Amino acid sequence: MTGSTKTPRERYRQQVREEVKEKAWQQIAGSGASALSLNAIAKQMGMSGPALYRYFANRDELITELIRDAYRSLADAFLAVADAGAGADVGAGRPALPELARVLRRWALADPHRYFLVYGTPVPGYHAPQDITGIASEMMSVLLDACAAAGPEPATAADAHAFEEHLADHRDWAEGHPDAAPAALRLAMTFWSRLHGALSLELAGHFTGMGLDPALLFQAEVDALTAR
Amino acid sequence: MTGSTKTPRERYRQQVREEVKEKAWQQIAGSGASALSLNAIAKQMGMSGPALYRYFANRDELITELIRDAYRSLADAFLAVADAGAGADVGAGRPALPELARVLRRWALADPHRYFLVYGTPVPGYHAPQDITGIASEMMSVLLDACAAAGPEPATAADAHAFEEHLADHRDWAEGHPDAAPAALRLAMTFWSRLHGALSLELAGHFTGMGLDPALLFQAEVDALTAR
DNA sequence: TGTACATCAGTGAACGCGCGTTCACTGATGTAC
DNA sequence: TGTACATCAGTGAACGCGCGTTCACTGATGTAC
Repeated sequence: MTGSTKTPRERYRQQVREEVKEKAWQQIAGSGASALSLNAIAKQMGMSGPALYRYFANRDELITELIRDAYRSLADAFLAVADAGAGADVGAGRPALPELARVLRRWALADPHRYFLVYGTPVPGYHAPQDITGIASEMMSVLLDACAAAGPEPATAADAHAFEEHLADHRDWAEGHPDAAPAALRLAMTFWSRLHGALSLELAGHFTGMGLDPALLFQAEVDALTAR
Repeated sequence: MTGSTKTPRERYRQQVREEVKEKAWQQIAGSGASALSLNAIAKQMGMSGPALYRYFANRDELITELIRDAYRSLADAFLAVADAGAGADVGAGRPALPELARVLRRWALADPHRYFLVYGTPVPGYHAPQDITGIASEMMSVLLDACAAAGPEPATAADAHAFEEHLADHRDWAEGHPDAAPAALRLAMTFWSRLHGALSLELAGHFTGMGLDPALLFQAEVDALTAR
């Protein structure tokens, strides 16, 4: 960070930008991301509508920033696990899968709208800028470390083999892990896919009408992923 | 159905309602569900805006109808499998899980926006009317039949046991199956959760940037669910 | 330390737009005798 | 079969609203000599 050499004006600018984003999240929580309105945010901050154009070029730039922050916060949570796991954890300083699962669920529950902004219904016509996919691959990297530490898993089913072969041939997404075992790649994708399944059903409220405790399904899935 | 005694006017009414919904889906496909506009639909149909109020009380009623139709079409697809499975399938006329999985994925891919309207980011402040949850439980019923036919599955992990005990105590959602084995209930929820995980990641486009074939992940998950 | 200038935050008016929804009305379609 | 009436589809004008965004402008904050 070059933050120490910030002029007061720059500091103030950043402060206002943060407040705008804060109000934006509140608004998203209330009426969904598609109803996000610059004018409404400005009014809530006690300013005039056009004032926000000093801080964001337009509505799209604000939304992009929100998505970037959402990715960033999840990636940071994962990286924190990786750093903390450098101590007495499984493997040589590698994070444990159950801990990553816990962190993922905690992050999702802390702000469901943030979760959906990242993993929910895609905004039509919106394409994430490249740096965001970079953040996503930071997360993947931590997950892949954990999967490698979890050791090879017996792939019993035939289609699991087929998927592993495909992964062995298409591993560009696992940058930084060129020699990861196909079983580890598969474990990472399975982790991702299954936990998002449980989380998105939970956060969309599909369990509440059923009277089920989503935490138990989630935990059972985590267990199925790590038990062998 | 009392459809045979329809007057021409009633027939025409229904025809126009269908056309409105058709255009509504097209519009959702283009700009998302939240951008659905009655005026725009009317214009596309060559009518004036207020004309649509002859057919739908307001915008919310139209959206509800779309959601209901979406649920209905998936439930019908499941029921069709159940009916067809009355022949040479596994168990006594019970549908096979892999076939249900295939049908689910085909349904989702046929119209991703329809999928997201049902399983995607919930519309803030919207609560589905009761008859829709009834349709959802029709699907669940077919799935539970298939899970019962699949036979008991060994629950290896401890948390799987905990989840099964919870399911044994909270089985209101499985109406019509009061004596289903806890393992069958768990299989149904796992089926639902895992396949929606794979599908929602696929349909949201999270795999396209990775260069992965979502069909293979999906198939591997189906295999993991049915192999024992 | 004081003055002259440049930078920048924020305002208020305005533009054009599309939205959901209401209302009074016209004209066509169906119904009853 | 023909006439009188009721029903209903669709129109056009209107209301009030909020949106994103532009523009010319004021006033405060920082910078240079």
